[in-house]
Amino acid sequence: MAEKRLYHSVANQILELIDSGVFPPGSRLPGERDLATKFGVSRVAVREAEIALQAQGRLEIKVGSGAYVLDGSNQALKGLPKVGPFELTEARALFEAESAALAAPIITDEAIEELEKYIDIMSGKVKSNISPDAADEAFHMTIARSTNNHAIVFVIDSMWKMRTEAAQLQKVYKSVCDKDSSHREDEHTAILDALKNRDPSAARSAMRAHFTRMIEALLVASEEAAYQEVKRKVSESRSRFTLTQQLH
Amino acid sequence: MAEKRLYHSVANQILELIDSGVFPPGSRLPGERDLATKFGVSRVAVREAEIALQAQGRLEIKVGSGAYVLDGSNQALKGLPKVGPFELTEARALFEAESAALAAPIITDEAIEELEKYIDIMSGKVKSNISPDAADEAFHMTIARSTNNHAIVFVIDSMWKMRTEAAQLQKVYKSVCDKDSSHREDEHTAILDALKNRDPSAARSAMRAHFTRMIEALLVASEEAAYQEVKRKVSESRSRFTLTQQLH
DNA sequence: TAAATTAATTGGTATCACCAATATTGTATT
DNA sequence: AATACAATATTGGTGATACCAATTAATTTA
Repeated sequence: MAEKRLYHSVANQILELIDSGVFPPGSRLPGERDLATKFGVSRVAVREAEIALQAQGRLEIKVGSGAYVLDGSNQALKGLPKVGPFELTEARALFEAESAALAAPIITDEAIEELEKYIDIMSGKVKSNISPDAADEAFHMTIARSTNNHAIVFVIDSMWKMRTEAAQLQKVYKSVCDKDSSHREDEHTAILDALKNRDPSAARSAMRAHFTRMIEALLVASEEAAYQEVKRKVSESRSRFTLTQQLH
Repeated sequence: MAEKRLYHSVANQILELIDSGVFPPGSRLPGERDLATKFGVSRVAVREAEIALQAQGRLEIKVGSGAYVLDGSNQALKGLPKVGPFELTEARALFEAESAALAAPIITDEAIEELEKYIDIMSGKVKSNISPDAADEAFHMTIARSTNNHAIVFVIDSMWKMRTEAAQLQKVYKSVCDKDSSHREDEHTAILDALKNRDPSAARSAMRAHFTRMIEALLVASEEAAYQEVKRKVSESRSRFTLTQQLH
């Protein structure tokens, strides 16, 4: 723990406190002066440490208020934009369809076997330490890799990471992801069949259909969510009305 | 240039000096005290700026020696994979074609005007502070933005950054990028026409044709490069053979 | 009760002083 | 003259203090 520069050591001590849960994400760190005395260093060292941590995206420093711990869960996804479920699914529909079409003529038998395995895992026919969701990702990534094109792999991998982030934030997306397993199996099987036949346009169509159905599910879910929201607001205002009446 | 915190401003000033070539990669920055008086700030501000730049990987600070400029050429592209010219162009062909098709029905008249402007700049008909290469990028990015899909914008932007990196590393790619302006104008005009007509499939075809021609140019260029390489090796081994004979 | 004022806290910056690591210079030795 | 060594200057590292500005909490006031 003996770093070259003092602020390195201080920064690591702060990170330890954060990771050990003493300062959970969103919480406020003690003032610079407090930390300085606590660590037995000068205020400058603490400042430099916090500046370094801020540059790493682990802290947010608010003037006159304090230093706040940022949620480190999104560390891996920084650099990726935050996109809504619809545009993301639309983009995936386009790109993954082309990915499948490109992979179809050159996909290997080994990759085909892999895809079958993932379908079985998703359907629950085969139990595995791989979660159905992870199998879903592996299914799509295997197809992407079968294009033998690193740029395509990168793009589709990025999209999946965005999806993970979006699912964390938006309940609508999450609800769709959770219970779309009904159609998912058939659609994946259709994609697989097209790939088995080495038919590019069939693969493209099957993949597009997969995402098109997902977009429709999203639409239904978001309408449902909007309806629930309206209902909530109505009941809220009604109870407020009752309260007002009681006050009189 | 008025940042929230002083060291931000100082860091940006330092970056400007670096990017403008005053402090090329590998060179040593003036001492903290010199920079402080030069920028009219305290030494602390300079220190904090240098620490932030170090955290960003732009500087290396050696105790007792000075702050040295790191090669920032790969800074913006970190996180992006290094892909070959062929696979990159192939991926761009697929994705940008879909981007154009998606944009076609909904592109605005303002965007169309922008595209015309960029074509003029590329052809040299209009002189601008925008380089032809930058205009090329702006042309494609404007189309991407016209999809109203942030995920697509991100993807195509990433591809362009990869292209920049690839062009720096591979002379083959660079040579093609330099002198493909001959067909470029016609192809861009074809894309623009399709967009003007709000014709998705025509836009897709035109964009695909654009990249397909580029791939063919790449093929020719790489064959040429391979031929030159063979010629070089032959002449090298021949001279070595001559040398060996002389030794006997 | 609500708005306005005041006071306390917090980060931001400047300045000075001193230490430690490094680089430069000068000197002495060979 | 060339090299080795020591003195010196320069550079970054750290600490301490004071003061400013933004924010927040407490208090006062209407």
